[in-house]
Amino acid sequence: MSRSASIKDVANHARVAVGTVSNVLNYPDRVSQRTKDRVLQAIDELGFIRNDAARQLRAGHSRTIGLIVLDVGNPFFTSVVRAAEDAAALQGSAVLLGDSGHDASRESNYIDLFQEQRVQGLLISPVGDVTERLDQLRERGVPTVLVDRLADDAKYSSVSVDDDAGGYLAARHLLDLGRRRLAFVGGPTSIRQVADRLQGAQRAVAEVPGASLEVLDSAGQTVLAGRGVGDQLVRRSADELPDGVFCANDLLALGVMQSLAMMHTLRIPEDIALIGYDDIDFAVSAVVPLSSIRQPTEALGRTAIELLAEELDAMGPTSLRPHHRAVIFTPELVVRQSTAGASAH
Amino acid sequence: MSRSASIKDVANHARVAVGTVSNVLNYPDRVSQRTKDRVLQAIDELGFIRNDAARQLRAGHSRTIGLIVLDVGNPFFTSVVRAAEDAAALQGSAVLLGDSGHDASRESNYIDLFQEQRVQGLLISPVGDVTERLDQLRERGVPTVLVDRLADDAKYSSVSVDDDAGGYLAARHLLDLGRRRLAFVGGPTSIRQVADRLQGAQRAVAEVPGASLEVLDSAGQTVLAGRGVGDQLVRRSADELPDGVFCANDLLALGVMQSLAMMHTLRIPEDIALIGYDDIDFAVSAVVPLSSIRQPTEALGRTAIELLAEELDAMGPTSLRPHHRAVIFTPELVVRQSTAGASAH
DNA sequence: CCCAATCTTTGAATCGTTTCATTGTTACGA
DNA sequence: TCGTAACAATGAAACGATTCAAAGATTGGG
Repeated sequence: MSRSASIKDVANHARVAVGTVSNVLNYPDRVSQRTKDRVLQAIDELGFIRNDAARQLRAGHSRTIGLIVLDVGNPFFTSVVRAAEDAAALQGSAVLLGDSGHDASRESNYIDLFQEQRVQGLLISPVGDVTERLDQLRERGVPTVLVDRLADDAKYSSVSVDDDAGGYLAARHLLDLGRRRLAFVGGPTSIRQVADRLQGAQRAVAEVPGASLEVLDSAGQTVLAGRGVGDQLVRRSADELPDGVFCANDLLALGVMQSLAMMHTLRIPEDIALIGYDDIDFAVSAVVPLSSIRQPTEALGRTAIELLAEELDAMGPTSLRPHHRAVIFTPELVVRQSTAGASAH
Repeated sequence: MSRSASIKDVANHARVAVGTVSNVLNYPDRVSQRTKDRVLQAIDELGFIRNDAARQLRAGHSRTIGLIVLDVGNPFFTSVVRAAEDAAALQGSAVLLGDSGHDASRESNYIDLFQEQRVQGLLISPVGDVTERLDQLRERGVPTVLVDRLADDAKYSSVSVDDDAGGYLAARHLLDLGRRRLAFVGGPTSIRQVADRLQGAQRAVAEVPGASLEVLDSAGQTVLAGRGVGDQLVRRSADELPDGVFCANDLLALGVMQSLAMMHTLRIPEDIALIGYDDIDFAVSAVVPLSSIRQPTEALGRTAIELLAEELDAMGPTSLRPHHRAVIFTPELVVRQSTAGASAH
């Protein structure tokens, strides 16, 4: 258990000054080939590894970016995280990942931690009201980019997905198939995502004369909640049935599908075309592969890093020039068997 | 964008020495109440936040623990991560999370990063052959605990789950229900987990006279692969059918279930009792809620942190005393409807 | 009122790196 | 051969927290 070698040890070993070793590491062009070789060999022989703490201390900031997500278990965020990590790696930064688990105090702890670590910047899907903390961070030169959340005002950059457009896309798809009696299945509309998706669907329906949209409230956003709604549907008489169902997420859609499949009185997609939202892994391997709306998670993660980089650039010389952008992505329709084939009836 | 306040600023503002501020932060008992109040007020007024880089530099090590998992999207690891984070927080450490995504080069990058960050220790589910790196780390006083992987030799501590016991548990459960013609569905037995689970199942079957175990090879570990196996089963004649099926993971089991449900010629659990492995979220919300084997992920994460703490303690005074433990957890049977009720036939 | 013991506070030294003003070296044209 | 660019290498200072020996303040017993 030998003390780790320092730059000074390397310098001694290679018979050069510490500054030279530092130059080899940071500005190789400033050093002659001969010296460089000698230093690199010494580094190798001693197994020298930069002490990031010291480097950071001197530099005043780290090469890390903090990222706080609501739930790493959620495939949406998993994908965002991975894209952000890759994008950050390209520009030479590393991502410190924090999982708030929808818990405001965990979130706050991570902000504390990242602040102590002097991260370059912060990407966050906020749980609680963190605007005060974020203002404080910005004041200290640590910019923030909101992820999957439109900035309330123009105070921050943000990346998000247009849920209204997604809802429109889903409903429009059902309408294009010739379906006219649509139903929307979704949890409490107090959840913004749900409300926006519904609104988009309503917009699409309003464009088509003779089309209607019924709203079926589900008790939550789970497979079981979906099955509850599906059980209600199968009890209806034929003339009360929708011919196209749009669920606010894939879990609900899978639940609805289970109900219908179990009763096997109604066929998907012939009697009822079904579409979900999120395009989770299970969508493709459902009994009837589920059509869905896919969110561009990779683009979200990548862009978040880019916006952060922009903010960092903008902060350099002229202080505090507000230079924020809100990038809104449009989701994508994925057609599978649950809405496939010919038009209705 | 004011430069962040340092401990010296706080000292000036509170009219005390820097050492006193440090004491307030680290050894509050050594400081009189009056001074403490004054310092705390100054900290508050200036919005002082510790610079972790400086602290680390002086201390020679950080308060962070590196954790590298194979796939953060996998619920197994998600749960381990969360437990580890919580356990670490209790002892005042933070976890830096890295996702290797089964990629040896990503894994290596994370080891580099963590080494530069001078993490206290490392928890890792290795992809590639990292023993050399880990040896090097240990030599520098950074202990490692292997996660979900039994240490090859006694060189490292490790936490893992006994897959053989899990397989035994599953098969034993089917046998206890009175089933005698069992089938095991699993991907290539080159995967250690699959092989171990099969071996455990065979052990259980061997204990019961008249019981048999057929091995059905699946093309992978997915829902679709499971459906492939299920489709084969439903084509069999009644006297060739197993009455109990144990799948090497829940995805396979869900696929088998889909097949049987779609054909609705065979009932679960009456005709075939079905059990999976992992107890993923979807198990409970399957058409027929799926029995499964649950791995004690929280205990894994918590224990990994504990073992790391033990190693750190052991390294203090007497150098290099090898003090490694391999903790093996036993998984747990979760009975749901897919194996519920009376015994067979 | 003095002394010793105890409790507080002080501030210089330290950790390992980067920075940068200086000094040292080399090469080349005059 | 000299002067001067251009290039290399040097090493002290700085970053911000912690440590610890030493100085200073307070207390209580005699």
